[in-house]
Amino acid sequence: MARRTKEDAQATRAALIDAAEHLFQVHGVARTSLADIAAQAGATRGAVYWHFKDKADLFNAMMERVTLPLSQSLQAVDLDSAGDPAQALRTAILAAFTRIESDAQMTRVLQIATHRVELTEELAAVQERHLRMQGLSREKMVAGLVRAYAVREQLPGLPVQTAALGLQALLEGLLYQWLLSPGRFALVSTVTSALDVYLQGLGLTGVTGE
Amino acid sequence: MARRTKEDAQATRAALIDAAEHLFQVHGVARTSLADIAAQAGATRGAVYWHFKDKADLFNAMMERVTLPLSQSLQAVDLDSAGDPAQALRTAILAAFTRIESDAQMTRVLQIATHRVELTEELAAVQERHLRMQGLSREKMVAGLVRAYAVREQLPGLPVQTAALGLQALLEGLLYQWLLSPGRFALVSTVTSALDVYLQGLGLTGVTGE
DNA sequence: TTATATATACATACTAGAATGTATATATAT
DNA sequence: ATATATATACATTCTAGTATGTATATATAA
Repeated sequence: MARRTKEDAQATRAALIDAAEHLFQVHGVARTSLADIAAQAGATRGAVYWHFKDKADLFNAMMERVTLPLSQSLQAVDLDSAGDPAQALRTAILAAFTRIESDAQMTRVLQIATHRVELTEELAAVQERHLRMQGLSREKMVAGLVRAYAVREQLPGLPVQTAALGLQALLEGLLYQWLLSPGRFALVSTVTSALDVYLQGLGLTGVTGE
Repeated sequence: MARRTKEDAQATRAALIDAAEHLFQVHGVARTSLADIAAQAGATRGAVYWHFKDKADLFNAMMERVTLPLSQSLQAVDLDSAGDPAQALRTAILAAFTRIESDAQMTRVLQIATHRVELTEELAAVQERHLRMQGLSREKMVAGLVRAYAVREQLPGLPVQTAALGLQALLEGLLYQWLLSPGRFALVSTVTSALDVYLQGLGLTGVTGE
């Protein structure tokens, strides 16, 4: 073959990432060779090396194709609008998990990121990005909790930083467990229950006076 | 060199596992070669292949050298003894995390198991063992929660299965986060706070009438 | 409008290195 | 003397990386 149109090239690139996703999910990142990926995509290693520097670069591209739902959903929350900030957080969180549970590609990529890849030096960039996103999420949670207590004219029973860390851990923990074998339990409904328990424990139950 | 005494051989075996632990932690399991491990242990690949079938076998041996603290601690709980079952669970959980935070080898192995290995076919045994241990833990949690509600003559606000799953996720999530960069926060104190929030949310606060 | 030049999007072939597994040599407890 | 606990040597298999070939899209000049 030879030179194709720009759309063709983008299709090839997408096919390569698709192939990588499927193979990474089954065999893990380390045990998947670039030849495997090319073959699965109906191409050769030439195409891989044209579009990507190496496997780490391909992995990064795969990760960047999906926007991490929880971070994204939380960033979109407007805490200044009317209503209960705790409810706003709750809604955003459930939206993110609904997305995760229903989007097969999202599930695949998250599964790879949590259970099918080894965090080593050359993937440091991925890990840093992940930590950065998590940091942003936690900040948003902290801000939401602070306002939620303010709205209730109530004092938190523990540092909000700690409360937010616990909340984040609860969510990531449920996701982690679910990704071990999706289908073992229903994600969104379980997250709903656990989240409500946790919010209840924080004293952030629904604002009654509204 | 050649045949050494049985103690010497066991020392070699231990040194190989020690070396593997350190190298796995830094470079990940896939990128650590058996030659690396042998060299780090001051031996050669001959010793590795004498003691272990292959890298997966060595990995298994490494995992089996540590007993997973949470499962172990929970199994030891006697729910039939007097006192609050919820407090018994709480105490066992905190004991396990105290162990994890203070034992460097434990931290290392758990970090490898969560962030430095890809769950693929040849490590299926490890994964199954992990799932089995988790299942036992969850059963114990369920039993504890059931009794805790019974003691209080109180009905759970949600299925205890779900409550236990959330509890487990909270704990695993905190561990997961902490292992990403131990030292970022204090493990035991954070677990204590988050656990108390969750138990509070379940309505399982301290039994007042005792 | 068409001929030509060049960049693009791959495929193919080659090389070197690493890692595994295995066979064998060797030294020494027992 | 023999089984055991290694070291060493070797064959094989992957895999990455790179160099090169090539057909065609696209731009440009005449």
